[in-house]
Amino acid sequence: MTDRRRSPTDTELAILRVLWAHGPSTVREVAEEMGRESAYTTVLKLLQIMTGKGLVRRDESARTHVYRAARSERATQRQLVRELADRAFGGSAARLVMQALAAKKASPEELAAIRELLAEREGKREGA
Amino acid sequence: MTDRRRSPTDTELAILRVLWAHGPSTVREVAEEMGRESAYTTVLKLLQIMTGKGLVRRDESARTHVYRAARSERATQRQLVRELADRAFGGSAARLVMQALAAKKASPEELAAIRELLAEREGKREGA
DNA sequence: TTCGTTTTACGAACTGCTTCGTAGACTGGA
DNA sequence: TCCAGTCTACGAAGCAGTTCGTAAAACGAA
Repeated sequence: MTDRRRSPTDTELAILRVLWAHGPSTVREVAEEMGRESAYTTVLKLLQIMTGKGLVRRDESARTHVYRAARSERATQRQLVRELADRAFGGSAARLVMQALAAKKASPEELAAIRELLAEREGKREGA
Repeated sequence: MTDRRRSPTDTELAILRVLWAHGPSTVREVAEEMGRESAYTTVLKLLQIMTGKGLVRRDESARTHVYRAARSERATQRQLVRELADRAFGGSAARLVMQALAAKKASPEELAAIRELLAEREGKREGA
């Protein structure tokens, strides 16, 4: 069974980015990090909702709660990619990859990394 | 200036997929194609809204209007990929590609196609 | 012309996301 | 103790997307 959870929204993703970058954080830290874009209580509310959804976990042992992302950045990225592939590429990640390569320039280093990953993957597939 | 238009929503994308696959279509054709999931008037309303947003164009010369996608499937896919790269991959399409390769299995043919595209791209970049 | 069918237009309800004000609990220092 | 500051909880408002019922216009056949 695949992951049937709905992917995080834009705002939720913005908060998750902070948590991934900074590790477990308080509401204040997250709010601060997000600049003056959102009021403190907005961030608080979001984090409460995200706790309900299981997107973040909350340590309530101290008065000031500490939040951390429930899933890793990689896992979330994978989910998002899978979702986009389903929504717009007929489920084909390969076609998505090709559009991604066309959509933005990648540095030579990045291209090399991709090439390497690709080789590794083809190796696996062909087996012995 | 990059494309600042908001990307199509899930439902809008579902309709666009029909238009891309079938070419210019009437409301009835689209509704039929989408199965019994949405009532006729729902599809109609969506198409009207999408017309307002510029996602589709409408030929009103006959009584039964004919809709067609305003942008190509490729262009839309590219926009979606760019958007996802920005939202969740720090703007790096390359990192997105790597997750995409990890997220879903690709057939050997697809892998070969990617490899080819990659070679072509690296060639371009290295120039003379 | 008349009537059933098809079509467009519109509006209203519902949902989920986002925002933030306000209230109340807790804390530490004067 | 009392107060200023900090924190969580909650509710309400606003907005966008989605759904569909109803009405009205256009059409074609009898």
